Amino acid sequence: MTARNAAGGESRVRLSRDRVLLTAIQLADDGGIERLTMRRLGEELGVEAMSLYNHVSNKEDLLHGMIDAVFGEIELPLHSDDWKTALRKRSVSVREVLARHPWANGLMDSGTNPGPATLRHHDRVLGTLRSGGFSLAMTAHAFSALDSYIYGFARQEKALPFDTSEQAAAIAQVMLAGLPASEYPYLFELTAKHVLQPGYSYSSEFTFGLDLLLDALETARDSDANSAQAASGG
Amino acid sequence: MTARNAAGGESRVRLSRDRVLLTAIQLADDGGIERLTMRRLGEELGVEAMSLYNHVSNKEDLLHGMIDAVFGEIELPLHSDDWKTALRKRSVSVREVLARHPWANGLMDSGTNPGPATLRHHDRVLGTLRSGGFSLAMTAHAFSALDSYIYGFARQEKALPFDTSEQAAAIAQVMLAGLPASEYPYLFELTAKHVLQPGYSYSSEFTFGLDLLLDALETARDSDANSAQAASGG
DNA sequence: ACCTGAACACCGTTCAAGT
DNA sequence: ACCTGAACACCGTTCAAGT
Repeated sequence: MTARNAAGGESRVRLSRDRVLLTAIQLADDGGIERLTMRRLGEELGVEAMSLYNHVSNKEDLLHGMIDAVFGEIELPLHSDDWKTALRKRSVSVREVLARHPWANGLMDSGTNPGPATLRHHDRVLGTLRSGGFSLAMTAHAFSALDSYIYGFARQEKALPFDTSEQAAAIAQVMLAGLPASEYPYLFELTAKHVLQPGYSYSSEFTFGLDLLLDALETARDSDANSAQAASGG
Repeated sequence: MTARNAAGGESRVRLSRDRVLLTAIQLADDGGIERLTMRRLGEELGVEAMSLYNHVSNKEDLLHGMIDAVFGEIELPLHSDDWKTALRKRSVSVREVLARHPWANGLMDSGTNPGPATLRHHDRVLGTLRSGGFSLAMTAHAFSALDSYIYGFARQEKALPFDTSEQAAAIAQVMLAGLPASEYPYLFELTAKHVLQPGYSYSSEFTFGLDLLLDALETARDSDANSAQAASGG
């Protein structure tokens, strides 16, 4: 039995930054980020909106805190795994976490001040690459390419109206009906002959691109190491 | 001499959906998306906010229109180029356009109704892959992987506090000072020994990942074609 | 130290009224 | 057909006042 609070329920539990953050995340998960207002969050916590400012300096601070909490949910790469499986697992975890908190992806452009969970996460990823034999420059390349792909995929998953494969089929049907086939022949073809086929699900595209990238990075690391060896060893 | 309107300037030019959209984009470019309000947009056009509703059904419609206009700025892949250079050029163009309109990237999750420019763009990309010898399944893979990477990179560019290399250096200095080196050793190492080095610029990471992906997709296409041939021929 | 009520300067959007 | 003024139901945030 948790201290979780039904909507409108009274609560004598003490307010705290953690409780504010967790409730805010839950609210955004359930109703979308646009439903998260200070007033509504206060209500959910059985408190006036103004009380929140005792635990959060403003709404921006609230959002930063939420983002960092979400980062904390991501599985860190394990030292016991080799770099590729370690990063593959954490990449899959990133995608799962972003699917659980779809609002988070569009909010991370705040940029400036990453929280401690965010920093720890990035540090571990970098460490995994370095220990895996990546040079500093190659680590920067790999980090950039991998994270771009992962966050971009999560973005894409939200942008495309597909969700489950059944839903995809339903929506694709509608889109097909609305699409002038002559004007967009390739969209028509892909939708009709591929997306609408039973068993198709956009989410399975994730691992294809991920493995493509991981394998390519491994190759790049090896040729990078070879050229460095050739240059120093003669 | 355009009909462009200085802030607060009177204008007797007729309002139109295009003029509303273009001014809105300019406003978002200059002041960020959060400065784009119906009232401010009206003011910029020398008109009351309520007049906008004659050309745009609501703010969501306004944002959809802006997004589609931004898509229209992206260079379409050329039929005269081979698939790889065609997609490389348009990928670079996507990134340039998103850098010009940073607010656009976070807004495309609206999903449901893509505009005509968006559809035409996607159709041409799919057509380029199909003409380049990609199977239907491989086209879906490539489209997903490539666009995930591109949009993700644009997102990353906004999320990281780096901009120009000089600015990167300045910010990295500050970050370094604030970072407990013992707690985040790999972040420390990368920042100090790589990002802070003269000539480093995050934006150059873009082409590394792009070419890595394009080459890997070409390889995947070839082995896909070979296995299909073997299955039917053998 | 924490919470509240009233208030301020904003939002998007409606609606009846003007031209 | 297009534009406006007043109004409504919201926002985030402040500040003095309560306990």
